[in-house]
Amino acid sequence: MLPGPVEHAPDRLARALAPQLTTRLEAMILDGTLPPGERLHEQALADRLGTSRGPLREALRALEREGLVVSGGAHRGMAVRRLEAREEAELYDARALLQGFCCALLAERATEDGIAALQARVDAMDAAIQAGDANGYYRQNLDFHEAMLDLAGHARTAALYRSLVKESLLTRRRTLASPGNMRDSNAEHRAMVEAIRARDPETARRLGEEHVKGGKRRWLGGL
Amino acid sequence: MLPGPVEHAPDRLARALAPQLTTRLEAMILDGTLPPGERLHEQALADRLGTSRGPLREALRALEREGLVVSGGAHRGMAVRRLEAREEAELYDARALLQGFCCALLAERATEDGIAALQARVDAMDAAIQAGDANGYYRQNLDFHEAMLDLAGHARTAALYRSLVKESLLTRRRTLASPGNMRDSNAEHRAMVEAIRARDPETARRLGEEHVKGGKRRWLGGL
DNA sequence: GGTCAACAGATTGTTGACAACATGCCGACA
DNA sequence: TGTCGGCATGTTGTCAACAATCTGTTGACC
Repeated sequence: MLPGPVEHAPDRLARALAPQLTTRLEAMILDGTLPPGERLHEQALADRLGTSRGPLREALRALEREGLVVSGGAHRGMAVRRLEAREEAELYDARALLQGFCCALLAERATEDGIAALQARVDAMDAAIQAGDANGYYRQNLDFHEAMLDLAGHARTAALYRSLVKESLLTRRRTLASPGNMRDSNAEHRAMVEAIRARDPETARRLGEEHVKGGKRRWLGGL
Repeated sequence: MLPGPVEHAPDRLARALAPQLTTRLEAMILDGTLPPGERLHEQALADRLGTSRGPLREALRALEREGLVVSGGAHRGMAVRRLEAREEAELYDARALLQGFCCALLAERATEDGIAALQARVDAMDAAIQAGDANGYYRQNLDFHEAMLDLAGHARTAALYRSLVKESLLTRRRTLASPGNMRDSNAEHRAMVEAIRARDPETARRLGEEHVKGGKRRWLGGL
């Protein structure tokens, strides 16, 4: 102890403000605090987040590259991106492709333990459906897909997939929230894991692609 | 005419400094002016580019999200990213996936005129090979792939593909420069266009994937 | 009544200065 | 002689003020 620099939390990550702001703004956009089309006023946002315009601008520009905000050009301000139907459809296409690839990789590389963990998550989702716990299902669904990305061991694919999901959450309609949709979706999960356990890459790929395309159909149905 | 606001070039794009800097830095990184591992000193770079640190920092952070530079953490500076072999291999995998998808789309959607244009580019590349014009081949190869992306009409796939190519250019070995490699590569191009003209999406997809995987093999061979 | 031009206000773009932190060096001590 | 603690330097992080530009409004003129 003694004097010392007041060791107020070691803060090993000690990130600068801009990256923190990027994360916070991302969360505000994805949870609807900043809805699509919302104008992003630099001074107002800086005040709101307790910082100045410098770091805030850096964060905004990072989000621009990420596809969450768009700039209208010089002196014309930024706004939360509003996805058009075509763009959203394309996101599903790209995600389907990556999901298929991920499943094929898993069929080739996944450890038995990893497959068992995936299976457990599918069972847990079934339980959530039975209990009518739509929120729990939603979270576990994200976890399930996250676990697949981890197990596949392909960092680039995982990063691409995550960024696509982030973008698609810009207009997050909870199309999965209906019990029927949840049941369909989890049946697809089960089939995917089945193919992975059978070490059948081609079937796993097809089912992975179909799963996301199924999501696209459910989205189109609820449009 | 008359007075008017001096219409000194409409400058319709009138971009701000930061986006311009992003482009310029990107070019400097990709053409080797700023080699991988190079430390990016903010003040020095700002002076060199004739601006101040503010816009430069915004540009650097954008490039960070793009995967061209890495930050060592707060107060530790940025540097041009150095790709590890594994990362480079993963880039090939992801590109293969997208190229295959793109070819499948083309087999389904491409206009006859578009296909003819692709064919013309393949012929032009053959001519460049015959002439021993490696530089010309290199440029036309980029153009050929760019034309495929345009014709496929899938903006998201195109954007992903371009960003992957950009990253892979971080360590650009001209593996294609050998006449044998160029010949192999262009034979693959020809087969791809053939499958597209035949309106055979599955074959086109397979050949597209194989083409990039062929590039990966050629890269591994010259490692 | 409609259109165009000038103006006022507000917002973004840019800059330079100040503060906080990491790195490397030097000297003291075991 | 090797290692540790403190210090000096340089670099990044942050901020507030200034300049340039866009937008909406008002008024005049056709």
